[in-house]
Amino acid sequence: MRRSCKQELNEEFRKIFVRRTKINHHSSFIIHHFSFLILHYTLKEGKIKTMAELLGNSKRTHYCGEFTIQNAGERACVMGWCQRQRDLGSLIFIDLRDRSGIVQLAFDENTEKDIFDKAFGIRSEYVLCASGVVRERSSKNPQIPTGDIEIAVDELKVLSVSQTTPFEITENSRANEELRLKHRYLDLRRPDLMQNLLFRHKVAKVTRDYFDENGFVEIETPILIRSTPEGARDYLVPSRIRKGSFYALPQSPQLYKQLSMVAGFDRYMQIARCFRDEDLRADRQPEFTQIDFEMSFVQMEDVLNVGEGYIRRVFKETLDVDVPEIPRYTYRECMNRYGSDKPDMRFGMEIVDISDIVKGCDFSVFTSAVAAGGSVRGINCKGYAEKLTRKEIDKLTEYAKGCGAKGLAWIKRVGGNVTCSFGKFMTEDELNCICTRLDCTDGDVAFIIADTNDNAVLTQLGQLRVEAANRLDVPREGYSFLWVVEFPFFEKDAETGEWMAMHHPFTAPLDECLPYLETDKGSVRAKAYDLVLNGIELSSGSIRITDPALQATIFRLLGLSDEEAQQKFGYLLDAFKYGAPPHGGMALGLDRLVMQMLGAPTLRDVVAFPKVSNASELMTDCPAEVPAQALADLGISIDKQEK
RNA sequence: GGUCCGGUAGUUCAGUUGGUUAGAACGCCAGCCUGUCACGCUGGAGGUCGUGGGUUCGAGCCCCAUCCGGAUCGCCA
Repeated sequence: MRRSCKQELNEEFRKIFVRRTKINHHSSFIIHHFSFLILHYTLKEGKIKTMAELLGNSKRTHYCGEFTIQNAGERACVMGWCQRQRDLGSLIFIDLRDRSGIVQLAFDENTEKDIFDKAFGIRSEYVLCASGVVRERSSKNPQIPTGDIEIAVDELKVLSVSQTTPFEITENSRANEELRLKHRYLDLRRPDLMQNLLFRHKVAKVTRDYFDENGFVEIETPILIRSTPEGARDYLVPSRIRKGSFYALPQSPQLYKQLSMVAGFDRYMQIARCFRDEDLRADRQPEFTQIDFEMSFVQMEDVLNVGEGYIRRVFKETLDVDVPEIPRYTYRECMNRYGSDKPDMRFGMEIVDISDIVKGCDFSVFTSAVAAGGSVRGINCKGYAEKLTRKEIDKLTEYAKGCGAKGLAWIKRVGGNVTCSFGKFMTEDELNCICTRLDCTDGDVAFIIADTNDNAVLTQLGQLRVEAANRLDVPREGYSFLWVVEFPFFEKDAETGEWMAMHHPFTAPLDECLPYLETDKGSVRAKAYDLVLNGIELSSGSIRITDPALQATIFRLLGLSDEEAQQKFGYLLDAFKYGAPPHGGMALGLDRLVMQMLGAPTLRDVVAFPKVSNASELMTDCPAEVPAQALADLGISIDKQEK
């Protein structure tokens, strides 16, 4: 160890290990760690210096990333983490990082010897307090915002030391995500993740500003609520005082916000934490945040305007992006054209119906589908014939089958040749008609799916459309919003065949559909609307039922007896007996919104402390077992036979 | 619950048909170095090859089981 390794070592230490003393590796290793431990101990135990003493009178004057050439000549005091120390011999540079960015600290052996010796011992992620004069650099670095200046340090304090981190704290880290999640506090130091979370804060701030300016009141609804086993699985919390009873964590503040309307708050909003005990996905966490709002004395139009105004505002203020007027599509149109109720409209490949062309052809797969009331439809991958080799087509066929398709027919036109998986069953005329309808010309590949169930054809093609776009790397730029309106009110459960509420049972049917409630459930549409961004459902909402008689009818049609309805939602039904204003609202997924705005591949990149796919949190290793006494207090026993 | 992919040094990875002492880069430690900024040069330390079992004269490699992580389907009104 040629120079004193750690700045906090006392003079005895420094006399022994003066600069350029030759000692072997083993003892240098011990000394390094010994000095590390001393420093660690003194900092931790406060035996020698308390944090207040360490900081002393030092007051931060700037964040690291704030400096420009304008600051040259000023005195500055910065605090942060050592990103990297570069030792050039008698010149040392340290990149100091805080949440705002990086500034270079400069140390010169010939001007500040003591400070220089301290700088020598600085390692990555040490926490420093550095003061000095800001000066213009002799060789500038255009790659970083503060690259024109550096701080000539004349006072340096080590506030905290750091062991070598398990992974390097750098942008675009390629370290294993599991490792990073175990040390999430280090992962969050990385500028990309740090910036994501700072951006998220900004979105939340703009959100509160917008709703406040529009007369909304933020109301906190309870986290411990009554379980309403509709839709997703509830997280349950046992009650100690009433053993055997459980609270649930809210899947959304739905009923409370409606009751706030009955209470007369007129306009409610909340950035609300919600919980669903379902399996995770890249865009699904068990706890997530919704921008939830509800308005009284309004129609659908009013709610959409507030929602659209919010989107415009937040995109303008945080990304400086102008969102044009958001188009509206009915659910039916989305399904017919894109096979999805959340279509990604940044690319074409729309679904085209060819049932009428093929209903009389010789291909029984097509004719039987049409004859049974189904359909034959296709999409055209325009210009991708080169990329869609036979192998790729086979892969897409496998994918389609995975989606439930019975098969995947295709037509490929390249170099004047037409190859077609079902060509031998078609007359030339029929094939030409199909190609014309699908706009399938040279260089294209069209895919066709037939089924006796029209809806199945649409959803399968919808999924195939997205998969093909992913595989072909179809360019998808910008932010493409749409409102989806006129959702079906009822939806048939695939397993039981019973009618269920597609949105939720408090959603009002369209006025013109009221006459058909009893007679034609399938045709009833709802005052429900979704906001879709780039193929992701960003938000969902509806105008609610406030007429107790209509609500009772809906419950009955959903197979809910008066007793059941009273038991589950009695408090809401009671409330509506005392004067409920017409109201409606919606909820936007804040996590998904931020994820889309940043183009992040996963929700984990915009959530500070996320959970992984088995719903555990790796840093704290939760969920975890609890002491037996805690269970006993709750009157809970665990079935040990679990796998 | 199903399917697929992955687990080798602190990190990211390579590792031939199963064959001597398991390699590289970055990081770490140390030496040299006055303008670096992914500093450079030199040297060094560092491995229960996820875990358990099996096959074999011999396993990082083959087989079985299991754990962990990721993606996806079911699920998510």
